[in-house]
Formats: sequence, structure tokens, C-alpha cells
Amino acid sequence: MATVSDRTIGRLSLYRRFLRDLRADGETHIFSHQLAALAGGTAAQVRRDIMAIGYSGSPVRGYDIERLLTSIGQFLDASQTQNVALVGVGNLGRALLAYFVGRHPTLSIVAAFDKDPAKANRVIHGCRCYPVDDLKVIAHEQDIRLGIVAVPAPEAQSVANLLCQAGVRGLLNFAPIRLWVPEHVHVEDIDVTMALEKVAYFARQSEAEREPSE
Amino acid sequence: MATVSDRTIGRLSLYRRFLRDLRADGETHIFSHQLAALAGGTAAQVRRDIMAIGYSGSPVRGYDIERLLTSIGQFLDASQTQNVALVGVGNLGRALLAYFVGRHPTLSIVAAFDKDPAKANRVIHGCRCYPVDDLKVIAHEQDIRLGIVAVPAPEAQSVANLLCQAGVRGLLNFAPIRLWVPEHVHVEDIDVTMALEKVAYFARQSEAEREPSE
DNA sequence: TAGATTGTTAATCGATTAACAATC
DNA sequence: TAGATTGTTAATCGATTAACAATC
Repeated sequence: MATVSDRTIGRLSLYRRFLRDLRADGETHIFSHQLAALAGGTAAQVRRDIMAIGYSGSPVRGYDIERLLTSIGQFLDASQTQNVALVGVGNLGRALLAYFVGRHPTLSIVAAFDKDPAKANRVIHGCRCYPVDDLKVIAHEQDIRLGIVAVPAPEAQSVANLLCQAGVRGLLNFAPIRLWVPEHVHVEDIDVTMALEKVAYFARQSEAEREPSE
Repeated sequence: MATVSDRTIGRLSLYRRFLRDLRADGETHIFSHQLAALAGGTAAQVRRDIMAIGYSGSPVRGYDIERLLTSIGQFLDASQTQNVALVGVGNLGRALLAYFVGRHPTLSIVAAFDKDPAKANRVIHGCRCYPVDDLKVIAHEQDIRLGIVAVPAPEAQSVANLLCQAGVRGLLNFAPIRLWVPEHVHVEDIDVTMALEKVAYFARQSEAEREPSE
């Protein structure tokens, strides 16, 4: 209903993780400024983000962690688990499987694909691997709606095409290229090279501030 | 000199990769709208970004690719190669080594560290691995200014502390937590869970737009 | 020259921040 | 109640977009 910005979505995802940790520690309530300190924003921003999803806190006790988690879940998550396909079972792909499989309540990597026949039909970190040729069939069988592109750049576009043809509606792309996809498919890029170059740039900037050349 | 936004820095990093590909294809000039189409922005934005680094194109021929690459390099890169330490040689760490070692002209992963003694003193993807205990010594020996945190979340903060004590000025963090570092250290986070949850959210949004419930 | 593109300014847009009355 | 926090509005900030004269 309400239009919520891309950044707010990201922050809600972040808040949720801190809230889960707090709940695990036995906490029941939290104030906006506490959550802001954990997540690295301002209290006003936290309040605005929470308001955007239609949850209200109490001026005395702050936010009820359990109920806030429920609200964020209702907002961010689908009503049922969304199935994800991973394409590319190299080092990165295996790291993603190790990190995600069985860990996420509402997003599940249910199948992995690789062009290397030696990887097909093996189970890696609890996830079954298939030859890329089977993508379309498996994607329909398993109702896969999201794809992760973890193949080298030269293969990424053809993998994206396969995933789109198989009916996915969103891609998480690790390849350092721009993917061309149908308009209704959402692409989120993780560009490690860009991130490292940004770190290098801003690290030098802060160094320059501390040690002015004159 | 000129203050350039975080986003512009990211886009310049992206433009550079496309420009290198174009140069490899034998192209000598490019117009702003062509670069915008490749990078996924607008022509005006490309022109503004390029203006920000003090380079000028020609109204007739557009931008000279070779000179533009030089300008972007002078802006983004340090005068000499910046040395990087990677901490955590699991699947993710190995993927990063495979991807970066020897590939980047001005950023070089010169040492990797892991707490697992079995990995120490091995060479993985061309990079020497050391025990974490040696971080401070090696960082000084090799003039390491940047660090990549690729360890599990529970260890990430202590690794960040070690890196900061060893004098790094920037961190690329893959752990899904917020790192607390001295003010002068720049941290760039890559949050895979957040990215995947964003994809899931926006994929469902576009799905809902296409198939309205009423 | 004619004309598409550039550099630059002004207008728009959206998000963040600041301020403050309402709340328990 | 007193008072810190919340929800909400207004002000600020910055980036993007649009418009257009300058350019080769």
C-alpha cells in the first residue's frame, strides 16, 4: 500500500536481524535510539521506517520487539516461503550455500545449477545440484521465483536469460556486468570490485584529511 | 578537491570497466548516452559524473576513451598500488582471491589470514596465507592499508579490531553485523542477506503489479 | 554551416533532519 | 504527575532531472 523506499527496505532487513538477536537475549522492548545505535542510523529514521510499515510503539516502553518482528515479517516476507535457485557452484556459490541453506526462514535455496557435469546430482551444503540444462524444468517443478547469478561475467547474461525464461521475478547478481532482463524482473547487483574501489577511495580521503599535505 | 558523492564514486568505478571493454574492442570515443545505456543511468548523469572529475569531452566526438580512463584513474586510484589484506580463507575468501589476485592494476591482495593453522603458510590462488596472529607484523611489512573481512559474524568484530590496530584505513566487510571502528576508518558493507531480501521484496512487488489481486 | 552533443544553470524530486505537540 | 519517547509536520539538504546556451 504505502510506497516504501528501497533504502527503507534495506534498513528493515537490518533492524530485523538486530531485533532477533535482542529477542534471543531475552529483551522484550526497545527504543528507537537504541535500535538506531545498533543499526547505525538516527532515531528519527528508525521511527519513520517503523511507521512506514504501520507499526506503532509506546511512548513509555518503546517498541515491543516480538510484535515489531511480526510486523516487519508481514511487510518484508511473502505469505509462504519463496524458493530460490543458485546458478554457479564455484567458490562463491558454495559460500552462499553454506551461508543460506536452512538458515533463512522465508527464503530457501532449493536448487543449485552448474554447467560442470561433475557437480550435477551432488548435494553440496545440503542443496541438490543439477546441470544447467535442467533449470527450466526444475524451476517449474519447485516453483522457483528468485535466482542468484554466481557465475563468471562472460556467462552471466546467458544464465540470466535462462532464469528469466524459467519464470523468475528477481535476480541477485554477483557478476560485474549489467544484466539485461525483462522489465518485470528486479535485479539487485552486488559489485565487489566497486565496493573495494570505494573503500580504497574513501580510505585515502580520510587519510588525506588526517595528514594534510601542507 | 571537489566533493564527489559516494554514488558518483561507485558509478565511476562502473564506467571504467565498460570503458576498458570498449578500448579492448578498439573503440576510441564514446558519447554520454552510449555510456549511460551501458551503465544503466542517464546521459546527463554520466556528463555530470565526468565533469566532477574535471574531464571534458568534445561536442562532436564525445569523450576520448583513453583520456577519460586516465582521468578516472587519476581520480579513483592512489598514486601507487594499495595493498590489501584478506582475513578469512573460507569459501568466500577463496572466491575473492580467485577473483582479485593479479587482476586489479591498483589494488593488490598481498596477504591472506586465517585462524585455521592448516591454511597458514599455504599459497591459495597465488596469495600467501598466514596465521591471524601474524597480521600486525605482516601488515606493517607489506604496507597494508585496506582489509577485507570475510569471516563468520561472531569473529568479525575482533578481526576488525586487529586490522584497525594494524593500521588499515578502510574495511570491506562481508559479515552481517555492524563493525565498530575508529572514526578515521572507512567501512563498506556487503550485506548479502539484505540484498537477497530486497530482491525477494521487489520481485513480489512487481509480481503484484502485474497480477492485481482484484 | 548545420546539428548533435557538451557544460552549466534552474527546477524538481525525494529523502533526511529538525522541531514539537501528543502520548502513556 | 513528570518526563522521555512517540507520531507527525515543516524545513533542510542533496541528488537527479530538465532546459538551454555554448561548442566544435
